[in-house]
Amino acid sequence: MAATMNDIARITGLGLATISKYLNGGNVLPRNKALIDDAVKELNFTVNTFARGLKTSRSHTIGVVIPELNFAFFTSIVTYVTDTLRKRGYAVLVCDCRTDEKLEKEMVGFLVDKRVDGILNIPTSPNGEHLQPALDRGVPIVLIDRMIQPLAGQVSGVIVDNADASRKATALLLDGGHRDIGIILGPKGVYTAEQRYAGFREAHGQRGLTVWEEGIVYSDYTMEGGYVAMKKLLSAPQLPTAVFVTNSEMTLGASIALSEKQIRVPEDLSFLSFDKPDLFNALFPTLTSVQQPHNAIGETAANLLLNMLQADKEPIQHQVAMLSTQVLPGTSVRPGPRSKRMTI
Amino acid sequence: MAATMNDIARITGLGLATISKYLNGGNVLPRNKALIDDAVKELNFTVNTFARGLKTSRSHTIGVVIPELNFAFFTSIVTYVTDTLRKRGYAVLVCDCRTDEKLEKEMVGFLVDKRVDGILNIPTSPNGEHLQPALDRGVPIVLIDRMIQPLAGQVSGVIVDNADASRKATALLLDGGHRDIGIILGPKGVYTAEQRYAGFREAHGQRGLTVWEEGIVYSDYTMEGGYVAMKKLLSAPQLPTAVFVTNSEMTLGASIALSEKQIRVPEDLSFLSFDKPDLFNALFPTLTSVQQPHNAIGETAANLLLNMLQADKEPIQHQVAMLSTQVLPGTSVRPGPRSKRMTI
DNA sequence: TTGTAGGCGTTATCAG
DNA sequence: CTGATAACGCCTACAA
Repeated sequence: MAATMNDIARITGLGLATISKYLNGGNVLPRNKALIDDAVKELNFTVNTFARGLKTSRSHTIGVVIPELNFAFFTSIVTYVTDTLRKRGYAVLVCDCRTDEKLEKEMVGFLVDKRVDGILNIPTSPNGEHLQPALDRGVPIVLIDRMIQPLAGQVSGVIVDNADASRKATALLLDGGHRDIGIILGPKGVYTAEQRYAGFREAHGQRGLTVWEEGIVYSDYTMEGGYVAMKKLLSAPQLPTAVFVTNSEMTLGASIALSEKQIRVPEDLSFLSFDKPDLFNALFPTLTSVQQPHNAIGETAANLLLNMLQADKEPIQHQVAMLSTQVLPGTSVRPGPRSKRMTI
Repeated sequence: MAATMNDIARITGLGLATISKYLNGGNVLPRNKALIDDAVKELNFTVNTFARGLKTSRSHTIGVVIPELNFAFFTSIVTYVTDTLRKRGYAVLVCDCRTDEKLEKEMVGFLVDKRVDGILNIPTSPNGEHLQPALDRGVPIVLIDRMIQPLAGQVSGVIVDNADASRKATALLLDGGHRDIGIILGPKGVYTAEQRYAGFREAHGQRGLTVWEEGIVYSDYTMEGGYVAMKKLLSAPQLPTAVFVTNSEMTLGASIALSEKQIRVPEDLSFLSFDKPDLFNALFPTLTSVQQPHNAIGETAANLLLNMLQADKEPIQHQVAMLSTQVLPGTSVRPGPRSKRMTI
C-alpha cells in the first residue's frame, strides 16, 4: 500500500543506497536530488519507521512519566518538553501514573518494552527502583523536579533550587518584619516539599529567628488542600500575619478561602506564593510570587536527554541542571507588625 | 544486546515458529510453554516492536490530538483514553496543538509518519482537512467532543448531546421563573459553543419565551474569560437573575468574580454550570451543574477506535456515539422573581 | 504441534 | 558519488 524506497528506486532508476543516503542528509548529485524529491512527493512517501527502527534500534520516541496530568505544573512541563522534542523529530508517549508507585513502575516497563529512546520522569517513587528496567537496558533517563539520591550518577536531572527559592521568599517576609508566618507545604516525603520546608527554616536560622511552629501546615499540593489548609490557618487561635503557599494549585485554593472570609491582601494578611495559576496574571496581578521557569525546565530536560542520545558510544556524562527561580514582585506583601521603620 | 527470539530458540532448542506462536497466544505443549517462559525470564526478553511492526504494519500506538493540554476537560479525556488504551497494550502519543489549526495539521502528519494505528482528535479546525493525510492512508479516526460535518461517514465520533444538556439546564432556570438569564458561552464557531447556545434558545422557544439578548456573552472557555464575562454581566445596567456558565474553566473564573463582588448564590443570583472544576466538590458542593461523563467519553472513544482496529479487512462501520449528560442537583438555583407559586 | 525458510523496508558495508 | 547486498528480528505460510 504505502510507497517504499524500492518504489522510488524503480521510478528514478537509482539504487536504494543512494536514496537512503539522501533521505538521511547525505550528499547526492543535484540531478538525483531533484529526481528523488519528485518521486517522494509523487508517491507520498515517508520512511517506514519500523524498518528504520529495526536497523537502527532507535524509535525516535521518548517516554514521559509524571504523577498527575491534571496538575498545572506537570502539564506545563509536558507541554514544553513535547514541543522541544517534536521539533527534533521525536514523539512523546505520555504516562500519568496517578501518583501510584506501582503504576509508575509498570509504566516504565511498558515504555521500555515500547523501545523508547529515553525517559523523562517526574518521579513519584522516592527510591527510584521503578527505573531499574530502563537502567538495565541502557535507556537514558532525565529526572525532572525531584531528585532521587540513590540514582546519582546514573541519571541526569533538572531541578530548581527549591531551598533557595523558599529561602528568598521567606526572607522577604521576615525582613518585612513578619514573624508569625504560615506556610502551606506539599506532602511530607515529597522532594520539593522537603526542600521548600528546609529553605523556610534556613531563612529563619540565618537571622537567628525561630520558626513559628503553629504556622506549618502540611497539605497535598491540590486546590482542595490549599483551601482547607488556609481555612485551618485562619481559624486558629493565633492568626498569621503572612502566609507562604508553596505551589500553584494550593495558591488558588488558599486564595478562594481568603476571599470567602473576606480577608484583604495585603491589608489583613500578606500573601506570597511559589508559582501561581495563570489565571492570576489577570485576576490578581499584584500577588508576589517565586516563579519557576517552566519553559526552561522543560526545554533543558529535553535537551539534556537529546544530548545523551547524541553521545553515540561515548560514556554518557550525567549531570544535574539546577535552574534558579525569580521573585516576581507584587504588592501582596507589606511590612509586618514587627518591622522597624527604615530610614529613607 | 537485547535478547531475541533466536536466543530463546538456542536455549530451549525449539524452533522460532513455536516460540513466536506461543508468544502471540498460540497453543504449545505445556513442557515447551514452561521452557519458553523460563528462557524469557532469564534473558529478560521482550518482543522487538520494530521487527513486529515491520511484519504486521501495526505500531500498537495511538495518536491523540487536542487543542490544549491545560484544559481540565481535555486533560481528563486524555487520561481516561490513555488508561483504556494502555490496558490493551496501546501506547499514546499526545499532541497539544495550542488551538492552532496549522499546528494541528502538522501534528496529524507527524503522527501518520510515526505509523500510529489510529487517531483520536478533539478537533481545532472546523472543516477537518487536517485529517486528510490520515484518511488517505486509511488510519482510523475517532473525533471527540466536536463533530465535523464534512467528515460524516469517514470517521467515528463521541459527543455528548450538548444542545439537550443546555436545554435541560436552561429549562431548570426558566421553569424556576427566571427570565433575565445570563449565559457565558465558548467562542463563536466552536462546535460545543454553538450547540450549547442552540439548546439555550430552544428551551426558550419551547416555552414561547424570548431570549434576553443582553445576557448572552461570548467568551473563550478560559478562567480569565469566565471572570471577565461574569464581571461584564454584573456591571451592566440590568442585572441577570441567573447565570449559566458553559464550561468548567469559565465557571471557576466566574465564581471568583462573584465572590469578589460578594454576591451570594443563590440569594442574590442563581448559578448553574456546564461541568465544574473538581475543586468545587469540596469548595462549593451546592452548585447545580450539568455533568458530562468524562470517563465514559474517554472510554467510549478508545473502544470505538479499538473496534475499528479489530475489524481486520472488513469495511469499517463508522458511528457516532452520543452520550447523555446528567443534571447534578444542587441548591445554587432558586426560584426567580417571575416564578409562579406551585401548588404542593 | 513443531520446524524451515522467505520476506517485511531500511541501513550500512564495501566495491566500483 | 553510486549501487549491489547482507543483515536487523519477527511473523507466517508451508511442510513435516
